[in-house]
Amino acid sequence: MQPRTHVTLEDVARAADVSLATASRALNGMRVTPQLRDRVLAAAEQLAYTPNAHARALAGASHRTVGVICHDVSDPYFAAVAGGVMRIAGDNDLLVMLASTFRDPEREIAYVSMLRAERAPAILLIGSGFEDARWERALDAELKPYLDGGGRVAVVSRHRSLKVDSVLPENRAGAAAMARALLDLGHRRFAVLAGPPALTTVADRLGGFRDELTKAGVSLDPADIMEGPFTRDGGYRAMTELLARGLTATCVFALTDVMAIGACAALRDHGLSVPDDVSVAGFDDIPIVRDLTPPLTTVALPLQQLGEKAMELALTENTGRRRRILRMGGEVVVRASTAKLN
Amino acid sequence: MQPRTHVTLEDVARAADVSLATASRALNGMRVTPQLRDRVLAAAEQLAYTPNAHARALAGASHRTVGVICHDVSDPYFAAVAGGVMRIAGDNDLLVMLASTFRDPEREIAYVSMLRAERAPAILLIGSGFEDARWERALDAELKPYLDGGGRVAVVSRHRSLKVDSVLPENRAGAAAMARALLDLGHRRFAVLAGPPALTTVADRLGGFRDELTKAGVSLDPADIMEGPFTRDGGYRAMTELLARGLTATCVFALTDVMAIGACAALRDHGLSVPDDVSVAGFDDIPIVRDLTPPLTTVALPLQQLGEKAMELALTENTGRRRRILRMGGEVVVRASTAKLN
DNA sequence: CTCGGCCCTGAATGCGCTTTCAGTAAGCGC
DNA sequence: GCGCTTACTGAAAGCGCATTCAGGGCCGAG
Repeated sequence: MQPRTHVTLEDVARAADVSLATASRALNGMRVTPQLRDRVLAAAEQLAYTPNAHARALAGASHRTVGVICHDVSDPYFAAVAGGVMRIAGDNDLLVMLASTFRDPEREIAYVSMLRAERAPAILLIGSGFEDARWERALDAELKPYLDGGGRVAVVSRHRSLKVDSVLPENRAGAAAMARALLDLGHRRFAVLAGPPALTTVADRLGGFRDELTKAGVSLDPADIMEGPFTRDGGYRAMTELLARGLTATCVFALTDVMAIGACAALRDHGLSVPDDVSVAGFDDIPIVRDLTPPLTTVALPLQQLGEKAMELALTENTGRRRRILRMGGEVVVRASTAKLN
Repeated sequence: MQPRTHVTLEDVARAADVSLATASRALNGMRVTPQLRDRVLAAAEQLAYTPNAHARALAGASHRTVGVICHDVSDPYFAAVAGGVMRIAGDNDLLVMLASTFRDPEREIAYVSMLRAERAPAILLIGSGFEDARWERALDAELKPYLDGGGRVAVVSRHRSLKVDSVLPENRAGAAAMARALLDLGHRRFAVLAGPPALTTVADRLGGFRDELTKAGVSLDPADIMEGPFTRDGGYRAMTELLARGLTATCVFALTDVMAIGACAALRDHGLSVPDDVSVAGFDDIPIVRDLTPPLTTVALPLQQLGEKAMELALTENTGRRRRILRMGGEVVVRASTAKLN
């Protein structure tokens, strides 16, 4: 009952009356006389022995705890991706150290450093990066020695200058497809709820959307593009602002579903109906949007798979000389939040 | 560039031309001649040195990685609670090892064991327990030596026979309050979407609801109680089954919001309107239900706070001799998914 | 019956770090 | 200028485990 005193392998060995080495071997399933093995196992069981993972890692056994860094676990997007990560981790008997940065670059770098200290065999970075390129460089500086030391890094939905394996959503193609779908519905006047333009996710989605519009001879007035944080409230406020300015668009494209949800709420609070008055479309296809009224038209991303694939990338050796890049998703799912323009 | 080779403290010491002990002290902010300290710090910086957390933990320095076990991070309920946990963890420079059990008892116990092996100073268990009491005992057996070894355990929404600090939602009182609210609306015939009755969460919510109904002279027909997993699809299927049997209730109480969402979808697919044809109420107040159409009437739980408080409990010494128990939430929030019965 | 060979066991080493413990140089008063 | 305290520094021990290296028992073969 004395605090911080743990049963050690030596205790087990003594209880089983064998040497430390034998006890270690018995517990690790190496060849040992069955009778001795049983004695050791019984002693371990009886003493409620748990090997010290630190000692084990220090002594050279590989460490089974990987690191995952995301912006915010409570965001449905990250929660879904994290779900996939967890599934693969669980299947491989891995523990996951999950860190939420809350979009604080400093914190993200600190977490990488901690994960490096933990000698995590792999680190996953989930989500778009920082608005400031200096932070990206600082992150690179932290990642570099980790990679050089044999660490594995994989990212989801995030461009990196370093050679790391990536799982990337089809942001540009998906947004373009959405543009076509909305044009097909007859819309010609659009508003976009965007995020910080420095994020590649924003640049790609916005770019893909705008370019496709341009191809069709439709232009996107900069005044119809509202920036805001990638949150429900960010969407709500951006939409409200757009409304205050006098909305001329017949269709609003939010760069993330979460923003779209906020936008719908703002429209509703403004007495407008979706899709009768305004069509709304999102991006990501987080699980809940199916159950909204009306269900949200969006660009589908296989969120759970994004996490699964990233974990798999991080777990398998990259034998090639180039970074592996998986592009996924991007199909438009038309639901009831968008209507034909009559 | 040789794999798995890390810069060690010894390398730093050599580079700074000081002893290992001095290097350690300089890095840990103990009193060292400024000049030496600078040399050490510079060398560390230059070599991109990261202390080995394992060696450090082994050598006695306290370890700053706590464990959190939940059923599924991608469930909005857990995601929200985890968000609170992460916030407090971040504020305390703690790394969180998050494990998803996917409701597999064996896996949960394995995770506790791994966390024990990691010598995590604290373990948080989030979510209702197992249906089978034998698993609960097995978990106790795993937890016991951890507690004896000085480990701290806190649970959220989960009764335990062991003396551990707890954050408990006001399940019984909340459900009772919901019953009153629904009775006040004029409803007399109810259906309940429940989960496995062995879970205390289910027993408390169902019990509180039923008892309050009984007080008002209203009885709950067992045939109107449908069990199902605590998931969206569980709610959908349970509701569908109820509908297939011929629904007589005017109001459906789902024991979790996630189930309520499924129920609403089933009703809609069945051509029924909420709340015009059937009122629906939930429990938990996960963030999204505010944005549903109609917004869901539910029993509010301060989900993020649940996580925050649990983390705080786990981080502070329990000086008293009794386990600390925090009861939170339980207020009914009436929204548009429930209507007055005319 | 004896010797070589094999397999299993136990003693000892080292992983990287923190932390005594002892030692040395500097600083002070007389 | 001498002896003593004070303040750092450096050597070394040890955290708990995996693992290497010898040593010893047992077997079969000669």
